[in-house]
This record gives sequence, C-alpha cells and structure tokens, in this order.
Amino acid sequence: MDGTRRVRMDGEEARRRILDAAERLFYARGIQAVGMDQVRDAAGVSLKRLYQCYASKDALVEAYLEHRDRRWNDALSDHLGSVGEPRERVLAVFGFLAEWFGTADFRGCAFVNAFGELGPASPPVVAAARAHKNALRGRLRTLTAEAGAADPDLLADQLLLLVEGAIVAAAMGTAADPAERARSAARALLDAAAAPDHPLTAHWPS
Amino acid sequence: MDGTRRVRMDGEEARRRILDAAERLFYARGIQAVGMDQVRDAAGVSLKRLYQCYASKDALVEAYLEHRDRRWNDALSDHLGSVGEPRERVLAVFGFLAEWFGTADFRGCAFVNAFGELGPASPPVVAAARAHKNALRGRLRTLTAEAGAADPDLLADQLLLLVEGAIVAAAMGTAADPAERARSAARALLDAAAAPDHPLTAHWPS
DNA sequence: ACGTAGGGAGAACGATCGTTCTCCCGTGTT
DNA sequence: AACACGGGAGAACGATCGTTCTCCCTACGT
Repeated sequence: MDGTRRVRMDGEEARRRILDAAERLFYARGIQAVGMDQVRDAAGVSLKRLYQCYASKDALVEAYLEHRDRRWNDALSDHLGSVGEPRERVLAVFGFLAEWFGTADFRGCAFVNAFGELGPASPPVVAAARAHKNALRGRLRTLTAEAGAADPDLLADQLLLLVEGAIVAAAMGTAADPAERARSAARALLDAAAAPDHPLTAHWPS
Repeated sequence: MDGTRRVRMDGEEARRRILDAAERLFYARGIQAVGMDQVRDAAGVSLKRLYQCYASKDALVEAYLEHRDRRWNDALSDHLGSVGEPRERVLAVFGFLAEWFGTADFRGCAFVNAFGELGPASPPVVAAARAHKNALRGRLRTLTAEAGAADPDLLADQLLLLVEGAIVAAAMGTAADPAERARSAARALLDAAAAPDHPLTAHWPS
C-alpha cells in the first residue's frame, strides 16, 4: 500500500498529461480520427502507461467528456461571477460565448461533435452529452427565473436554442458574429418575456 | 456508344440504389462508422459496381451530402409553397422543422454531424456544409425581407441561430418541443424587428 | 553487489477498412 | 455452336487501429 506511493504520484501526473493530450486531440480532430498512438505521442507516455491509466479508448473518451464538461461549466461560472444584475447575467452568457468563439482552437461543442460522430451507438457519449446540455438548461432556467421572466422554463429553452445555434454557427462560420446576434435576439426575448409585475425587467435599456 | 445504353440504364439504377443506401447509413450511423461493405449490402450491388459508380468513399460522401442538400431544400420549398402571408412563411419554417423532427429516422443535421466528425480534415465536407447553411441563410434572408423586417440580415441570422439550435436540441433531446419553442421565439423576434412603417407586421396576431 | 520489480520503447496480433483482383457464369453476336 | 465480354461474389492486399506482449534497462531493498 505505502510502497506504491511514488508510483501513484507519477501515475496521477501521467493521467493528467494523457487527459490533456486526449482532450486537445479529440476536440481538434474528432474521436475516431485520432488513435491511441497519437495520444501517447502527445502525452509523452508509453502505451503501457496509457492503458494502465485508462483501461480502453472508450474509458478515455468518457474521461475526456467529463473533464470538458467540468472545465466548460467552470469557465462559464467564472465569466458570470462578476455580473450582478439578473438581466445582465443572462446576457453575459453570450459574452462568454463570444470569448469562447474567439479562442484559437475553437471547433464547436465537443458534445455535439461527439454525439454527431458516434451517435446512439455509444451510450456513454449520449449520456454525457445529455448531462452537459441539461446542466446548461438548468443554469439558464435559474438565470431566467432570477431575471423575472413570466415563464422561466420557456425563456430558458428559447435561450438554449440561441446558445446551441450560436455555437454551431460559430463552428461552421455560417453567420456573422453569432454571439452578438444571439445576444441581440436574447435581449428581444427577454423584453418579450418580462413579467408585467416585475420591475427589474420593465425598462428598455437597449 | 450505343451498345452501352442498356448497361448505362442499369448503372443509373445502381447509382440511385447506392446513393439511397449510403444516405440512410451515413446519416443514421455516421460516415466513418459505416464501411463500403455495408453500403454494398444495403444497396444490393457488388463491390465492383459500387466502385465503378463512385470512385471512392470520399466521392460517395460528397454525393451523399449533395443529394441530402437538394432533398432538404426541396422539402422545405414544398412546405413553404402553400403559405402566402410573408410573416406566416417565416413561421412555417419552424413548422417544417417540427415535421422533420417527428420523422422516425431523424438524427440531427447531416452537415453538422459530418462537419463535427470530419472537421477541417475534409475540405469537401466543409464546403458542402457551408454551402448548405449559406443557402438556408439566403432563404431566411429572403423571407425576412418579404416580411418587412427593418433589418432583414440581422433577423435572418437570428432566425438561423434558432433553426440550428432547434435542430441540435431535437437531435440530442435537450429541450422540450424545440420546434415549437423556436417558433415562439421567432414570433417574438419578428415582432421586435418589425419595421415601423410596414403595415404587414404591425399587428399582433399571437 | 545482486536480484527483482516495474516502467519505457516498440514489435506483434487480431480485427477492420478501403480498394483491387480473381474466378466464374450468363448473355449476346456471328 | 463457339466465343468474347461484362457483371456478380467474394477472396486478397495493404494500411490502420485498439490492445497486448516482449525485451531491456533502471532503481531500489537487503
């Protein structure tokens, strides 16, 4: 038990490097397009080590999606953390998107890509994708409720569509400045969905 | 020249069957996940025939995307054909989506899936996906102009985001009734984007 | 100092895939 | 009736991929 401690430390370091490499490669080129050898090269570990850290490629893919979900949600939390006004918090989601779309390695939503690639053939991918999107839906639902929408669920779903659409459009380059267009649409939806008795959203700031 | 006529007819029939099978398989399971042998089995032709109809898998993929683009646009035209009112024509796009989402084999946008799967590694896929989405953008832009939007380009892009988002959400099952939610959002955007001097969109039918 | 456990590098293995080749049969022509 | 041609079925080939195995070296315990 204790004799393996040093080995364990190296193992965790290896796990981290493998996961980083896998995330970069899977996201950039797709899951089926990158082989374990490329992950090994990028991570700088041996194949033996790779397979003792992650028992199979499927396990590595699962870890990849889990890690990406956590990182994405943390990044969104960071971006929203400094915004106080409820209505501005909703709109800040699209500011987060604009920032994300501007990153050099942006290539759309990892979950949409994985889902489209593997589809229902891979239940773990389906589960991870649904969990990721449901979490986002829950967050939007919280934001719309705080912003005083008359029907927070409906508005959250509408905003979710805008977010998903902006991500896809940004990845494929089909709309000009998708984050900004989505934000302007979100403003219009916020105005239309304002509860009449809720003073916070009654004015017209744009 | 004339002696090959009978053969040519069989060849065109084979091409059709191959393309039908490829479209069904590629769309349902992804491109990399289906092999040429499965296409051959589903099409009921020999491998030799398959390769003399389509020189390579890449060529078949290109034909698949082209065919799907044409079929999708034709189906949308059919759905929009009977709608006369400009504003209703815009909303009918989401009726078309609802109908599409209800089909048994619906699995999202073939172009988004292919783009996410192959990504920038396959320039023909990128080109086909962009062409498909640009065509949709152009159609929306025509509809928003006819509906009398103050800024048809902006509204078309916003609607495009709703359409893309609804397709993704429907494929992944992340939002309840995405087509209806997207349509309600589109109504709000139409109301907000109405040109003040345009009588067609000034009333409030919903 | 010596034996041993464990990790690195990469060969090896079985499966699969895209693509081509071989063999065989049916058909139409003279 | 003999023959040349085209297509069908599937074996074969080379490449690649996920996974395992072999060989060698290094580092630690006694």
